[in-house]
Amino acid sequence: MLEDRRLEVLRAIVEDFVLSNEPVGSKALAERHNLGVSPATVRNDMSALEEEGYITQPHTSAGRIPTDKGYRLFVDRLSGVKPLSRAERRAIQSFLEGAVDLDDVVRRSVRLLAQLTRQVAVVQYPSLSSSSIRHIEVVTLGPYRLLMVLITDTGRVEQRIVDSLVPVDDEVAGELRSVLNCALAGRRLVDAPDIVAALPDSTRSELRPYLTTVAGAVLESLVERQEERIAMAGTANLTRSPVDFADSLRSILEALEEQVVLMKLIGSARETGTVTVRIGRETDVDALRSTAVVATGYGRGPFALGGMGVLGPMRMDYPGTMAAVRAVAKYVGELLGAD
Amino acid sequence: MLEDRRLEVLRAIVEDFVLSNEPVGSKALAERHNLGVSPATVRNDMSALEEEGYITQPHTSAGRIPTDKGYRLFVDRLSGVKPLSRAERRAIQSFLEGAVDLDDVVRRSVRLLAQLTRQVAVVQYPSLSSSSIRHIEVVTLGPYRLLMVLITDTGRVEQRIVDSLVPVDDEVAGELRSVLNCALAGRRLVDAPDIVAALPDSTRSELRPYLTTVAGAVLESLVERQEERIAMAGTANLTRSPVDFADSLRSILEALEEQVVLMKLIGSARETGTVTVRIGRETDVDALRSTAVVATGYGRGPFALGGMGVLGPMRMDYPGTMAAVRAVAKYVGELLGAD
DNA sequence: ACTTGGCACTCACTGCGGCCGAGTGCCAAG
DNA sequence: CTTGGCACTCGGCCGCAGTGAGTGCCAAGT
Repeated sequence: MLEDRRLEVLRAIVEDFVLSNEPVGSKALAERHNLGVSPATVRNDMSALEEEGYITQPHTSAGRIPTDKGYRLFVDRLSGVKPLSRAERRAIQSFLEGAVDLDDVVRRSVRLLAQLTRQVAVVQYPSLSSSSIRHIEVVTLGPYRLLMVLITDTGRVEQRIVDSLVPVDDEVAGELRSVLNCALAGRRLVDAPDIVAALPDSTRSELRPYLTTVAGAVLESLVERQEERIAMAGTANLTRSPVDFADSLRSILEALEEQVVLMKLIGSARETGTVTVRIGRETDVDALRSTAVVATGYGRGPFALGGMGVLGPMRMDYPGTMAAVRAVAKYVGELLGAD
Repeated sequence: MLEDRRLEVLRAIVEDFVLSNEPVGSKALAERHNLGVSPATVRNDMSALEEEGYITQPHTSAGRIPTDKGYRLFVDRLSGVKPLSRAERRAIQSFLEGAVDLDDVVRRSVRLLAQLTRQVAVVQYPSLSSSSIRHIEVVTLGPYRLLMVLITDTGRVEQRIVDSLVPVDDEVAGELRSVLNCALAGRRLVDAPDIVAALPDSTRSELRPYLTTVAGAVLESLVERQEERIAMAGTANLTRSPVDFADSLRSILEALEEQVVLMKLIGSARETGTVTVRIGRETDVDALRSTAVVATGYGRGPFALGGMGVLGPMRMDYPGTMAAVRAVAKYVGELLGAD
């Protein structure tokens, strides 16, 4: 009961602060949210909340603002996931339906997410490792050059040019193609290198060098490159919240240009269905200590095809943002899963 | 003689302002640059320059800053192209040499350019229309689905999935492949649709529907999509110059997320060898009225493969920036031309 | 005809002092 | 445990004067 009201006070503080971006005081709180108690009581609660580290005051005799820990509690225990409006759902659907290919799907999703949340959106391309091989193409480009093209069941196409030490003619290329397709079509990409490695014994020995060196190396490198690509949109939204400019903003932008950092943020939260929130220092990136990341995985089944999410100031509308991320991820997952 | 000194004064103003970002006054000018005249004389010249619209004062009784027109004159008549240091040249070369494929070349170039100029860099992927076809691959994905893969001589690979109304088997696909390759290998991509359109008469009639509808449409759409892709880096550099933040910065970032705008800025300056500078309103983009764009084309011969350039505040080091852009474009052009 | 030193004037910027008011903490009464 | 009262704090907001860089103009010098 007592505990309950304190949480209610915390919720009120977070909600007000998110709206106003100004430290919120006891009087305003008691008035705006009908808590049924007097400002003095609220003050006591705030005092306790501060003691426990959920809120803090920027300077003495000012209102309180939530700490990382405060936001965390809010997200964990106090916020539902605000359902999207019918119009929003329709917008998502119709916006994504127009996509013509994988690239288009990703680009549209990321823009959509940025618009819906008014935040920086990041979408990872479907990872190769969790998808299967639909077809492999081998083409000679020259006597010592091969091009391998790999098509996955998610519609992604990856290609790679390989230089060979031994000359390759069209005939060999054709054989390579059929051998590889027989062995690999329908298999999961992540298993491909092993399958190829196990293959040589059961096939004509003259193909062996190609299979092992060339194909193996290529598949390996494709799997390694798997999650390189990401799309981003909405960086302009960073200027919305008056972060203490210049300093903070630059380092955030710099961090966002680092693929590695992005992958860590978005890629690590790949469970489908669950929306992960990282707040402030939880991101483990110093430049992002004043931001929060809301991310989830998309795709069917337990293994996600990739991650997507948004990054914004800690004072963000968590329920709304989480709902938007979840909804877009769901639609994109269906879109790519069905195809 | 008189005219000469005035120009010299303008140059001095631009140079000082670029360094200090503060309105420059007559006294400081006469001292720092040994013009051999007194501040009073300089004042007279500045007065004249202001009359002619080359400089202006932010408020009465402050120093002068260059106007768009002033920068334009500076670029056109007063600035050489500052040669790069040996170390910089070496850095460019070694940084780009490590690239493994086209994607890598582009990504490295754009980062390099951003670092060298400390500005926002933009690189356009080599356009398909000015490159030639090296190979075309046709693969069946299902009874009514074809995948076409197109490899250009610049190493770019484009693919597209086509749904066919008539069933397609591997045999037809194979024939399509050889017919298309015979007709198109080595030809310029931009001519491809016409060649395909002229083709049917000279070949087996049963292939006609595929050739005309499928292949034609695909090639057409590939050419249309030609210049869609661009890479960008260094947006964090926007925070370096203290533009009147928040307002300006947001609209710049928004403009930079518009492919169309970028294409207009970078793509329109595609003459190789010549570095184009657009200053302020010359960009024709309202959000970029306080920025300047330095761009050029890269590639061998008169037809550029694509454009690249940087965007920064009007008060930028034009000679240095132009040199960097030119140098990177030259190296990238060689890299892609030779291959 | 141009250059130069002198001089009065403008005006953004800075620092200072005082006021204001939202907000706090504490306390005693309910 | 809640509540109203009360003294206290302190950041933000004037208004003010002082400062100095910079200008424009003018009359004298070359």
